[in-house]
Amino acid sequence: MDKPTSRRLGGRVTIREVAEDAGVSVAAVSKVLRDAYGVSEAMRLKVRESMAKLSYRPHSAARGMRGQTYTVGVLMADMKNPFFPELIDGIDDGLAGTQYLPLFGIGHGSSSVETAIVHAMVDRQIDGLIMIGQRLATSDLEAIASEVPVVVIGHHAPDAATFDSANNDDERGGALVVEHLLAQGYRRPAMITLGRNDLGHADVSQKREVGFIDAMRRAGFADDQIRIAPADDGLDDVTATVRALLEGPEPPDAIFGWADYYALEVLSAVRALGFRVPDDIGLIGYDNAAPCAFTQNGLTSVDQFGREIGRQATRLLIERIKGRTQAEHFLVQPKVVLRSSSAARVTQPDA
Amino acid sequence: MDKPTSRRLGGRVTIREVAEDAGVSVAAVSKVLRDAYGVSEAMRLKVRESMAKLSYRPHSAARGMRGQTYTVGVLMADMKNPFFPELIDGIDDGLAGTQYLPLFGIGHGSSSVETAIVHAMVDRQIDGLIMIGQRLATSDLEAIASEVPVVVIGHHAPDAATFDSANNDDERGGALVVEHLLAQGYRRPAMITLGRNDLGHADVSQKREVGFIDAMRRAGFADDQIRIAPADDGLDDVTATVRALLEGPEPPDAIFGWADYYALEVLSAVRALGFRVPDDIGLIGYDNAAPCAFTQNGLTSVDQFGREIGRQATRLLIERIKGRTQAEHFLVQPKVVLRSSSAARVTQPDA
DNA sequence: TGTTCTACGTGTATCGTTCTACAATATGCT
DNA sequence: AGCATATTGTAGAACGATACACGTAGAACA
Repeated sequence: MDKPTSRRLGGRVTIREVAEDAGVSVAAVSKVLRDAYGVSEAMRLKVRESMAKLSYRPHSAARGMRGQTYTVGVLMADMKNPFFPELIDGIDDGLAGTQYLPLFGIGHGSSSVETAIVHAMVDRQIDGLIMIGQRLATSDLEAIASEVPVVVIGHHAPDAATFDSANNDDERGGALVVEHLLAQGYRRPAMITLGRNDLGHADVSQKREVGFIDAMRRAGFADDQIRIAPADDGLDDVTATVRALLEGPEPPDAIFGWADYYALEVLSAVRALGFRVPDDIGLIGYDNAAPCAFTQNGLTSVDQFGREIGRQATRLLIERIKGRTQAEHFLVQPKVVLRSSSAARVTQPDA
Repeated sequence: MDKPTSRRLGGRVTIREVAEDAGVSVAAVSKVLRDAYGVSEAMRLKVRESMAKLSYRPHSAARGMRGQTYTVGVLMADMKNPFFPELIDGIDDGLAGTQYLPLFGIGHGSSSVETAIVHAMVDRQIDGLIMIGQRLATSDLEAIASEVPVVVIGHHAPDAATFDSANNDDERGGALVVEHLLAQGYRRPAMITLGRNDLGHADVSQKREVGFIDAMRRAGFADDQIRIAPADDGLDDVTATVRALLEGPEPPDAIFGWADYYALEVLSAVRALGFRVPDDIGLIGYDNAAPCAFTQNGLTSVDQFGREIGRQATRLLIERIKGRTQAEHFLVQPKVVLRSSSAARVTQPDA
């Protein structure tokens, strides 16, 4: 018969051992751990000391059975978008100094995968969920939001009451693109974007389309002069669509790619077809992701201040976790960042 | 007083309710869940039916208290490397058809952040851990490996007994670069890579350096003709180093950037300084990440078959989880993929 | 002195699952 | 028939933390 005091399991230090070492009750240690009410300074110190001495780490799975896990889930639509790291940096900013730690899931642009990941996260008792560019419908989101606090990024739902959102004003951004291109002297802008999907107006790409169309109308273009060409991402599809645009009748003199990762493929296609940027054709993206600044890309883009969006999303989430139930929707105003890809016509007014 | 049979908590269906519905014991349901021994076909069917009917999902946190969570952790060094998505695809391949689900952590290139994330994952009772390009020392790895099955990617430790690894042969890859550049007619290749760090020969960039140096020697270069310039990543540092190389005495006629994400910055710097690629200077990267194929990059690169590496890493991890204790180290042979950035001299033999 | 309040601690049921030990029944072998 | 051995199922104790309901000591006040 062993001493009953030394029965530790699997080498892991438990709250019980800490309590023994500090000479207090298990409940007291738990309180210290959670910064809960009813702990004297002396006790807090004593317990923290024992925890450090034994290098105790709370067992999240066990925590999850009764209380919080101090884990927030972050669902990313995919890994290939160079804009997302900026959002993640913002999320890290927002989490710094808290007990919370982010764990990521990758949706690979499939709503069934996303659903599976969200379920898995909920099953693992995450305390909150940030979804970046997810493909789920608002109704699905509300179902999830009833189980766990949710903040979405890249999905406009200003009327949603059960979850929060953090976004830039994509509709305004779409308009900025038109204003910028016209100011640079371009006369026949076209947009190229993802093929039709069933996301309705929540989807940011569609918001950008709407802004683009409205601004074109305001600038005096007739509806049949406003061109929005669809292409799935990937070099093959984008190249085919770009070729159809540029080698067809009345080719555009500038192209707006709905997002940077996508506009960089457009740039590749344009160059592969033998056109010069910006002399033959202007180009602008959206996000102002890091690679835009590379000399070989020099891509003008609409900055949506991703880091700030990430920060705000995190703030909203933590507020939700702490108990806020009224929805809040954060919106930041985007801004055009000029680079060489759209700088052509500025010196030669009117064609 | 409520019927004691209908006491479900927080809206969640539990194993108890499934058992009740199917008319069997809780233990039996658990067995079905785990595909454990001692369940008749009839019972399996009955239970699965009840689970579907009640749309039961096992509570991972509770599982974690006794058994597995069926979650594997994946620690990525950072988010900005366009090669990693390929590895992730491979990991997804390997996990497809199993019960396991990956959750990701992002280390931001800091070993303290990495340690925190690994701890958090272990505390959450992950069943296994894949580490991609991590910065921890082999000794730290062994400590972690004693708590949980570990497979590393991008870290050579062929003698490690407590964890597995999956890699390409980076030393051979470094040599391939030299052979390729010389075959293309370049005469003064240089390498540019990360600044000194303390990772010793485990680090893949150092393996590539070793291969580069050895191949240069074999080709007849004296040691003082073999140039390896350090630069931290980021356009500023890379540009400064590239300028020093190209505007200094005896400038190289080709540059090997240690990884693609980094070589694309080199390309940006080279162009910003007014040099033409490949005419003035050849360029080659490593990884054969997706953006290499863009026309504006056209970056020759060493393909290390990331998807296969991801697949193998996952296979190794699952084997470990199932009980294998003998270490296994997978190695794939890399291959040069020619693009325009190094195609210059092939038509004009010797300078 | 007695009463009430507040601050600080404790004991212990509980969370949803797994897993060990064992019971009950069926099957195989002499 | 009698006994050993599979096979299939059950009961109930963990697992490690949380949180509720209390207990107690001391201060404040009449």
